[in-house]
Amino acid sequence: MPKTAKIPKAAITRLSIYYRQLECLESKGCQMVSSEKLAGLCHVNSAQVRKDLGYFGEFGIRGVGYDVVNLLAQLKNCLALNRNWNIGLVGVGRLGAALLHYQNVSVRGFRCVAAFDNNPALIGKIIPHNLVIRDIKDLCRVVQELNIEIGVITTPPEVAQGVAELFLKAGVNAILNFSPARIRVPDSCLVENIDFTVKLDILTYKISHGIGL
Amino acid sequence: MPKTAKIPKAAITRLSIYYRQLECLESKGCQMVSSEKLAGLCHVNSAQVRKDLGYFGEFGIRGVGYDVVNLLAQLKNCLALNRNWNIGLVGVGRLGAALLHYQNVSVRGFRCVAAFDNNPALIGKIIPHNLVIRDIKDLCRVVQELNIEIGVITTPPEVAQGVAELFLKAGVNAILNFSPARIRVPDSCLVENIDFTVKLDILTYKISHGIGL
DNA sequence: CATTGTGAACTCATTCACAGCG
DNA sequence: CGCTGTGAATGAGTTCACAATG
Repeated sequence: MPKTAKIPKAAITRLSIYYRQLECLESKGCQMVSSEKLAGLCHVNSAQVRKDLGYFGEFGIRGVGYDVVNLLAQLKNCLALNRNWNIGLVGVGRLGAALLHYQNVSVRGFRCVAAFDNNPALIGKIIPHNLVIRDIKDLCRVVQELNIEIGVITTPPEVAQGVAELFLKAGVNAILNFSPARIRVPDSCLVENIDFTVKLDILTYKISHGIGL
Repeated sequence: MPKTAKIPKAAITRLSIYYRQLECLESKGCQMVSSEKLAGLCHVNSAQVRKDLGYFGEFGIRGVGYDVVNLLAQLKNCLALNRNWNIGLVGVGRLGAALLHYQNVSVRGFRCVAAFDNNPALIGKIIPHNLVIRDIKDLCRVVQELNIEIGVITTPPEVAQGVAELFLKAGVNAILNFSPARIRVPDSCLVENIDFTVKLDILTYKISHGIGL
């Protein structure tokens, strides 16, 4: 029974990390796991694990721990990974192409069902998994046709905002933005940014301030 | 004068974002910026901007705002971007190759000076910017020769831990990990993870819980 | 009796509100 | 007069510590 307590956003991030570690444990044939053990794998406090899980229900057995398979199933529910999600990607440069290869192969219910670009030299090309690169002009139509709910932006930063607005117009209001530009969208639209230059800056900051010895 | 107050880690992340927006403003010829305006560009509270900057000094002019060029120079110092940083990348798959193209071209003082792989078909190949793909076995020697301080992991998750340990042995203790595996390192080593599957999970969670309308 | 689940204590981060100043 | 800089107030998130329990 999902409680109504406020769930920290960081808890969702951790849930996703737990999920992955559990997959890993399952594939190794591990049947039970304690909060202590899972915490170790994810580099967090064990009370944190228990509290995070506690936001969504009581999944453990006192004195024993958590059943790996069961906990996976529960988390799948919590994170809404128990269904398919159709993704559309804009910007088939090297990064975009890398993601298209990666995503389709694997993972969970995420399926990249369309790729777009504005480069005439690319449009019409077939990429892995029988995907054809489409003209960005067709984005709106294709989004509706294929029921795309998540948009991925892997364009140069100059055009990221424009692409975001296309997605919005098409009714997509969840965006994963790989460009370093900060895109501006209404509150009704979700955005997650993946910006590795920020991560590099964090490293240089910490190195030169002697953090981590 | 750098204060000794505790600086939230999130503040560093924001500093990096301010930096980028300021670069953008500078390139548009904008000379002055208020905390209000910068906050708007970065989607944060203006008091937050002032407080974050306040951790490092007094960079503004009361009643006026911040001089864009000066603030950029100050932040460059804070983030230790006023020097070059040599990077070594392991795993020249599609993602690794995409980063090698991207990084060298651009940005700040980050220079990818070496690329490694264990695939004999790749070793010896020349990639952009006259970089040659080296044998992973030579990592330790090359790290010393080229004075590499930051390691980037773009391998499949199964080998990420092993690569991290190679970096450690070579004396690199700042790692940017693009693999979804959680790597285990001593506290003296800094790790930043870039895991887009986590970001996807966050989106699906929020979509299906009606967050953002 | 080992481990979960959780209120309460604590630590960390953000925002407010206004004094200080160019 | 407007905007910065900052102590004080608020809010959020994490950890502790232990009662509950299979």
